[in-house]
Amino acid sequence: MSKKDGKYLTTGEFAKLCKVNKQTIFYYDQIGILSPVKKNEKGYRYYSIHQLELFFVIDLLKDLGMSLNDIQQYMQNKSPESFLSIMYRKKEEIVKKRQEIEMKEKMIEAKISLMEEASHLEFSQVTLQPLPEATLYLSRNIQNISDEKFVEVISDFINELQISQLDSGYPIGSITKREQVLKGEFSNYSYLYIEQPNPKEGHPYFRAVKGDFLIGYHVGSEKTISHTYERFFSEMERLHLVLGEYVFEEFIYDTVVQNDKEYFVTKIMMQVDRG
Amino acid sequence: MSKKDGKYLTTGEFAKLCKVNKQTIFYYDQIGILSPVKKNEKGYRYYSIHQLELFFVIDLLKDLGMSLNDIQQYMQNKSPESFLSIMYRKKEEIVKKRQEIEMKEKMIEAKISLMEEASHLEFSQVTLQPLPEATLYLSRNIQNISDEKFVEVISDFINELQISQLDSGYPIGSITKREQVLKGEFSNYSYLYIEQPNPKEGHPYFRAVKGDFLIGYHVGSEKTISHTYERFFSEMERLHLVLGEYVFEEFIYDTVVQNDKEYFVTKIMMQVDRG
DNA sequence: CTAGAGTATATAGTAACTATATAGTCAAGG
DNA sequence: CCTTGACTATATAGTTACTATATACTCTAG
Repeated sequence: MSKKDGKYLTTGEFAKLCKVNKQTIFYYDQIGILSPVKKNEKGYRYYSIHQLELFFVIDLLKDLGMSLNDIQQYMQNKSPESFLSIMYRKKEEIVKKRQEIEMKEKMIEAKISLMEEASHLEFSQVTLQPLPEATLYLSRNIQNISDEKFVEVISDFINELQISQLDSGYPIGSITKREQVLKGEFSNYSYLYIEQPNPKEGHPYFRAVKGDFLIGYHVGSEKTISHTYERFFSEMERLHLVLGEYVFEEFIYDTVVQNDKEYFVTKIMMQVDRG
Repeated sequence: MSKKDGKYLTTGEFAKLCKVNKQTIFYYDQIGILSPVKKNEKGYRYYSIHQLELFFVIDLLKDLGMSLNDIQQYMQNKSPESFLSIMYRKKEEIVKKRQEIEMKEKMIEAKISLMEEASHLEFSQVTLQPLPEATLYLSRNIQNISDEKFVEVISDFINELQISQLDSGYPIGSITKREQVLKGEFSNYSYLYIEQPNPKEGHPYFRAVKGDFLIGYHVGSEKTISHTYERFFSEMERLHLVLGEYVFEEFIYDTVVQNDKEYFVTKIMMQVDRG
């Protein structure tokens, strides 16, 4: 504090209250977005408490994605009207940002519960379980599709997930039809899907499933998945079951948590009927 | 798409779906956080759909303040366990971030309503109005305080605002006692305050005010505020009122919306009793 | 077989800090 | 009064995570 003149803060004090590096305060002075109210003959800077409020506003705008350049534009040309119009714009942006954060929070929760669940699984077992109804967001049909078309369909699917905020954090799964499974074409999928724990209204591409499933896990890359299907088939025979209409596959451990393909884990849910 | 080998995405396609610049994808390959599953003899990169999920996770982590360096550390050493522990950490962080966003949203709303209100005010008028009870968060006493002590008290006040999330977006105001006002010491404040529209439990320094107030506005810098006080005093006399215990001052237009001090506007709320 | 759209690498530039080096200032204690 | 240590200042270089530009190779469609 300068003795001769009232209630001012030095650069260090000001920076501390702003919770930023002192250099940042110099920098803001340099680029002209926040200059001290006073500068003494030795070049020492002095800030007022009201400038603290200005800093907090700058910080708010910066946080909402405004560049220092744009902030500087405003600072050169302050007015209550333009401030108000910026606030209205930022209000819209922050609402969007809050919604994104809320969605990401849900995504993280989903990942946590998936990983916790996975850590208690016995990957070598195949079990018969009834599955409750679930809502899935499906891609367009991708059976026997050309590579070019595949890219197009996948792009639309992924884009829709992002635009309509359908990425729940659950894995992207695939659906194969009985016919293809019986022919041994385990990777000739008919649809991709993502589960929607809290389905939104107004989306046409949903489909619910419910019924008895043989559930088991394939450890290793997709190329060796036929071995696991064989185990499913013997189990089906042993339990006198017949293959239902669809098989669902979901990655449990994939490239997100494993570098080595040979340790990837795929969950296989095979719809079955009692023969 | 490569023809010879299944369902892969080129760098361009992949970048588009990730909604980032193609260069960013190169960069991620270069620093080793996301390398294509395949690279052909010409050096062309091919990505799988599962790598899209990996990109979304990277983006999520980045969004939550994780540096690419830290992300790379994880990617070199992936495991379900470490992924889970990162998710638990990020879950805490995102909750905090959501709360911050929610507070900032409220701050913006407050600024908007303050500015809208201000734009309809007639700054030249002094009016008698009853004010409802309001909750204020007060600083420690700053009357007749030394400059060093002042900085200390203000620092504590500002820090508490930030730690306890008391910055409602309303202006920081000052309270002057009758005695000082009568002596003409208009800037010898006793407290600083910030209004709390939704007061939190467990904060000791709150104080409610309620009663009749003379309300008017001072246009210009603090140095000339005595002129405006004179107008208040004549108005008080005219209405047969006597000065109450406290006077409240709040900046309506300050350095946030005006560059020229001469156009700053201070709202003065003078507690009065019917003589 | 050529045009144009795509791929690659390499290098430089950007925003918003952040760190480092060098030097001047100031208040408190011996 | 002088020194010490904590502050202030400027100037410059480095950092992160891109982003743009330049140059060259490749692939597909007409």
